[in-house]
Amino acid sequence: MPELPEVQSVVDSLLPHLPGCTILSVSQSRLDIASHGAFTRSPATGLPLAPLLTSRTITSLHRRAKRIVLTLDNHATLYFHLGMTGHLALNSSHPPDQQSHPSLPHTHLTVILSSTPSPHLTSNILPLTFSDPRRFGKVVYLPPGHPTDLGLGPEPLTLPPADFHTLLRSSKRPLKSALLDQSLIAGLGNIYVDESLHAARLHPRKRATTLTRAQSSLLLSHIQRILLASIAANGSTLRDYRNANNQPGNFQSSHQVYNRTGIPCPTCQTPIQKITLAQRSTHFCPQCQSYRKTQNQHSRRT
DNA sequence: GTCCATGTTCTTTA
DNA sequence: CTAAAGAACATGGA
Repeated sequence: MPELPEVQSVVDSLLPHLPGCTILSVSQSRLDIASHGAFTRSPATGLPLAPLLTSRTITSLHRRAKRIVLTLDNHATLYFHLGMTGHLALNSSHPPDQQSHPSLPHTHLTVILSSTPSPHLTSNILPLTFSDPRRFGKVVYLPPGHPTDLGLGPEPLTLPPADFHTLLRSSKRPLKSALLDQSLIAGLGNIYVDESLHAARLHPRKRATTLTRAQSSLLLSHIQRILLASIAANGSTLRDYRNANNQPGNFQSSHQVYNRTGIPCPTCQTPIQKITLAQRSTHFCPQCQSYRKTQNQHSRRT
């Protein structure tokens, strides 16, 4: 579901509503969707969020990589990571008196918000729900002062070209693997890596370290152009993705290679090819995205 | 039943 | 030692 543009679209759809809201109540049907301090899953203990969130006010909201970050009035932060099928939904039309509302399947968390600090002025009550069928998503509570950015690489939209080139030079891995590595550069996923490599006419197996300064600069400019265009189109909806108002994205119609196996490349009409790389399906045009120079073919598997 | 899926972490292998 | 590859997580749709 969520790469950088989709997560940004969720944040954009939440921004008019959340800041300034007070959390009236929290109902959590699974403890193990939430954890304290880290995204690691090994503890698997789970965390009850209600005591930490109730009566707090949301002061601000932003995106970091593929995470949605809520800041609370006590300077604690709440991270939402959507995984593959996670969905944050605002339901402003939800009747506040309907306590018998059957929770949809896979709704693991409902946060009841009030747009006014006092719960007695019952004017604007809105529920924020987190649902996630596959449960790859996570909610992480970070207490005030807790370090937030552990292990995440820089944001692609604000990364200077020279820094991007340095990052790529440090990795002998295929471009596809390197660009998916969130500790190297944070926010890209399978769709936008495939689309960006096609736009830059680079083979996904080409080693990151072999890019010239001109090639890496071109690649970064395509990454940024595609991310911005997708944000403007509210992201890509392949199947499940919806923003917090349940609206799908529109950028999937602009995809050139992703999920288009066998369809002619828009540039050269060669059928798009699909291979598996870094355990992910990888779509590319064998004509436009050839190795060309600096081909180190001897490093092919035994 | 099989295969596949917008993601990430942990374990095993090289 | 590092880095790559594989497995695992959980559910649903084609």
